[in-house]
Amino acid sequence: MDNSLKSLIEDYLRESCQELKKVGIFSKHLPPVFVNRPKKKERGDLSTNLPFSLSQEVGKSTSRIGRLLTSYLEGKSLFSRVEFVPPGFINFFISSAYFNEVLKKIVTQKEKFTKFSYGGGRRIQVEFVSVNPTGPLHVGHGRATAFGDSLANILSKVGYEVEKEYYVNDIGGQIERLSRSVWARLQQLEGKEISFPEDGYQGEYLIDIAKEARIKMGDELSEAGKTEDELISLLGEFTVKEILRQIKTDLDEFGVRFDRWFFESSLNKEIPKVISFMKDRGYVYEKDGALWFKTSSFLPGKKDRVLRRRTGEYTYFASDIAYHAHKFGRGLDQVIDIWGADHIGYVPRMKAAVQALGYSKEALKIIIYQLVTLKRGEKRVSASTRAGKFIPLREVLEEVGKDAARFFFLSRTCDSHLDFDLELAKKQTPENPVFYVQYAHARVCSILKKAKGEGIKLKDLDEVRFDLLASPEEKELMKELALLPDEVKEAAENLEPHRLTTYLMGLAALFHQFYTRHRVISEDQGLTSARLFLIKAVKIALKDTLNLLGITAPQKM
RNA sequence: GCGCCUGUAGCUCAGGAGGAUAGAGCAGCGGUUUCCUAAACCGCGUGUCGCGGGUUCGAGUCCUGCCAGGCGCGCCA
Repeated sequence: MDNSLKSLIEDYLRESCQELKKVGIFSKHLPPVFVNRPKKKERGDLSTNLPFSLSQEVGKSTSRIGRLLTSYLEGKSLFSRVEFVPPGFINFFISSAYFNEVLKKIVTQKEKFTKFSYGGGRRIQVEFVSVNPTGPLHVGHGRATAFGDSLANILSKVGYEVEKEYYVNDIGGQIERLSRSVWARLQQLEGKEISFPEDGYQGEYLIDIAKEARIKMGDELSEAGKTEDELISLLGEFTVKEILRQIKTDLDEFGVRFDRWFFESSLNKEIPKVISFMKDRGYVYEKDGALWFKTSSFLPGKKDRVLRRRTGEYTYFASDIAYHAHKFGRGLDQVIDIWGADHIGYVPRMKAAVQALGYSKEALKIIIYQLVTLKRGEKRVSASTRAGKFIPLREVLEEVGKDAARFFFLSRTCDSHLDFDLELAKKQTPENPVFYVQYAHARVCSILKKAKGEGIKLKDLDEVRFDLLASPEEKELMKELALLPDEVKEAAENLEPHRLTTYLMGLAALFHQFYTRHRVISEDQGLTSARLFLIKAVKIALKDTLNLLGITAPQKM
């Protein structure tokens, strides 16, 4: 619905810049026009520093430009007041009429209030989690999971056609190690002496899987005529399937559902094709019996990378290139990969590969999230899947719940390290910010329920006296609501879901403040009606935003 | 050694296309409930925005050097 208040004002500002031409002030390049929220209320609902940037561009006085712009804007009914403030700010005070319109829009458009068309239906893929099927999801993966899922929701909200994908590395060295590890566990269960593979996965979950395997595939495993290697390979397949099943269960509990699970093994035939394509373009050569990708064509001074080993096996990099070729081959306009910080060194070569495939390096966006440090009080917990010393995501979900976990993961930028203190997460439960926000929603529901119980009928929108909502608390609430579409849009543009958790805290705080100072249901029918619509709008905004983050909005708590 | 990320209140962190007096949550202290949920509200305080230079009318934000922490630098995945 494109209900961006900031864009509306920015458009007015651009128009006004055209007006400036009439008095001989113009520039070829209009500087970027931005409207922001001032820190202080006295400075208006929104403000711009355009006079600064414009005066630099055209070489005229800041205050002259500011005053002229202000005079053009003053006539707009959107504003109750526009003021130029030296040295170069213009402050906008939004008219109550606009805020009243916003309430009507929210109540009628509901979750479509924050919908935008600017994605234009372009196809965008978010690939995330993609954890190797060698062990269960641990708490560190929770961050990527919450992030990717919310990002997908947000992008879809602003008009992209979004697809969520999980890439499964179901072949290769780590799967062999996994298979041998389960095999060893199985032998141990049989009471046989066998040395555990040195590079094996020691996690105890493999013992459970070995037990499962013994029950479910007993016959297959005891069949004569099969070599040990064949048996190990069969066992490996079973194990991967089982671990994937567990991962899916965990994701399900975390509220995440993927549109597609893409298996590395399905790329078998694609890899040679893709490599030969790149070879035709001059980016692949042979040396020392191996096949190399000319990373250096795109990254001067960097090492070239092996695609096919001397042994004839393809590297992980090769299948990753084939995978990305496959992605773009499906007609995606934009691909977003979400990787952990331990893959940082891999980014440049992947982007180089995308270019070698003939796509712009902008077509692939790689978001790196910093790793999660696990703590139990003072003690650091290592999060290595191989050693098996990880805290499963499932355990955290059981302790703090899906909503709190998601909120916690999403309240920080992915650029910053995340300290996840399990003790704190447990202890914090009642004071966790997520409850603050959810409580606001539950409170609204409770009032609406009471109103319904008292037989208060909601008036038609056109009859509601929104002008009665004149207290500071009500105005602040309306302003916050009016800016929600901009928040969603900015979260999408910057790929930063965490902006919405910040917004939610603010909106909930304003509601709680309003609640303690004003009664919604009162003798005054006109006021009651107006306030009921106000809180209804608050409810819609809270719920819609929580949904984007994958957090539930409870009716009561 | 090189690359990327981080360093903001006691703690965990927002604020990064430069802007007007730097914020929130938690923790601490004190107060608020005949009334729609006190999981709430109100009040009280602290910051050399890691350190040093630079660009600018203006820097937490941009550039640069340094310090500290994290991650990564394989014919592993």
